[in-house]
Amino acid sequence: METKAFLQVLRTLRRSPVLRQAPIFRMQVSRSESPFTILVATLLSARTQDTVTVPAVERLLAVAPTPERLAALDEDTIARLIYPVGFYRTKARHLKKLARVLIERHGGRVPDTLAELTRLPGVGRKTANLVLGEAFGKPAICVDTHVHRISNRLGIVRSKTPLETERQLMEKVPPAYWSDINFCLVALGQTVCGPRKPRCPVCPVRRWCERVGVAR
DNA sequence: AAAACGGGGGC
DNA sequence: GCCCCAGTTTT
Repeated sequence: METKAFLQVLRTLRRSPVLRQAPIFRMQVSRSESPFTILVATLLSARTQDTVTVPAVERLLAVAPTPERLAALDEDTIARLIYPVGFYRTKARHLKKLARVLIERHGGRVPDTLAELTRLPGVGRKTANLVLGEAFGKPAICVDTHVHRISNRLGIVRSKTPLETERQLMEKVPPAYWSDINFCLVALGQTVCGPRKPRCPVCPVRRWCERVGVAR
């Protein structure tokens, strides 16, 4: 698939009604605009489906909308609030430490560079890239399982590993569209282009897809 | 039982 | 790069 067709895919997905049925859409409205809440929500979403993550994010942010309020909670309280997201105990530990680090080393603000974000507890390459794109509007790509699978199905890349997918996407897609990739492709993956049985007949971008009807 | 989920950390 | 960690939901 050429770059031009892929940009058509992104534009079409942006306008598609199926996007508003996707859990990730509720994820974006459930958290407020602040970089801190975006960081917290993104950290919670790791290895957990958005349908489970959204209520947990709302419970936690209702009590701890700022680093100061989060730092005031003990680990067990945080763990109870975010249950049952995956790795909830590890995440509770990270969140507790994260609040302290933000206050002590960053003046209570979320840093806006990849290097600084990656140094935060519980924040790796993917989480950092999502925060860069969504909280600060910087060009960044996070290749999760949805983005990896669908990029290959559409034919914009041809790669075995997420890292290789990321390289190829950055090479073929202009930076201005990078942040769009995450939202659009994840939403499509959650609604019609799942890993087992893609629902190609109702797919809004099937006219551009190189593997209509073919799983994996 | 196994796959899947918007991975992270240590080495 | 590789290996280990750790929880729930869906298939």
